[in-house]
Amino acid sequence: MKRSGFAEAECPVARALDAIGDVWSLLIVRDAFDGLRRFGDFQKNLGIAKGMLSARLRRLVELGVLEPVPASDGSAYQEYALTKKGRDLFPVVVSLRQWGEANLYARGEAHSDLVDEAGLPVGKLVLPSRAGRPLAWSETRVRKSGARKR
Amino acid sequence: MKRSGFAEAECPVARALDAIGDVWSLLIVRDAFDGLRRFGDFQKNLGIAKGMLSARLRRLVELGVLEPVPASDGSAYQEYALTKKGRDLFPVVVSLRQWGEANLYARGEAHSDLVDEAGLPVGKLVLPSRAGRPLAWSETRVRKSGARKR
DNA sequence: CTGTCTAGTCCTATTTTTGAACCAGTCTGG
DNA sequence: CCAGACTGGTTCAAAAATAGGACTAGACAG
Repeated sequence: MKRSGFAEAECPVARALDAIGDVWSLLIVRDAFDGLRRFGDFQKNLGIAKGMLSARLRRLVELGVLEPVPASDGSAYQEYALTKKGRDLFPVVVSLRQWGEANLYARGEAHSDLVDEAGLPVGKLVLPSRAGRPLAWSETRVRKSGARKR
Repeated sequence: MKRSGFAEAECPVARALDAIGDVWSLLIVRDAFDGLRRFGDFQKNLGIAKGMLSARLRRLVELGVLEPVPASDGSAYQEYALTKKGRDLFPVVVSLRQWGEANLYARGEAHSDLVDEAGLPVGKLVLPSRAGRPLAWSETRVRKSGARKR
């Protein structure tokens, strides 16, 4: 009866982690944002065991994060493309990136950078209030289970 | 030689995941944002095995995400408080929350909500350009390893 | 003091992940 | 059009991580 997890949790953080909260899944998604689409590319780039990759891709497809599409180069092979749900993970990957940049590198140590089309580094993620004012952690709280909608 | 991971990766996403990219660590951090501070509270709330929790807390303290502090109620026990580095994970937790909310619940299904001090739901995380304009995924790219910053 | 609570450690059984070998279709060069 | 290489997997054994329960030392309350 596989009682692994948090798939039914009321907390969206727990549910999200249950779905994609493992290193390989998130690295696959990161690579997908970088334009990788094929089994072999993911495997080569990540150095992941093929069985793991196979299982993870299957899971991500089941979840609707990736979808299998015919190869863009006309060959008979298949590619994996991000769906809307997958593209929605962009802030997750960016937040990890920004935390890593800010907290895990020695001064001057080399790391890749996220830049805009002009090549300028992007700013930090901002959490706006309904009114558009940036909110700090201490100005927020979690309200338990409101289902008032409908 | 513990070749576990990505601790030396050039990509900040990989490094971040190596540090805190597992379900328990992130749930502990989420609970810490919710105000939990004691071993027993985490253990009760998460249902995590005590050995696991012990190991995870030790790791998070080593990493500088949490720090042990004397109990706030004057007892001889110890508490775990978020450091600056830990509070910096706020966008990571929020991005997971928002993705989960938007993609993992059926219409009308109950879930907790992140609200501001007035009780209003917060907006979505925004990635601004240097100039302050919100950027979509497709308007960004990753530039490999720039260390030019002295 | 005694019993209970907190915050762990330690051990075993189970599950997950790794890594290597294997295999069936696809493509490519000659 | 055939041989060999490449792609995208599957399978299996061994190694590593995790779960869960028993146990314990110090704190605290009565």
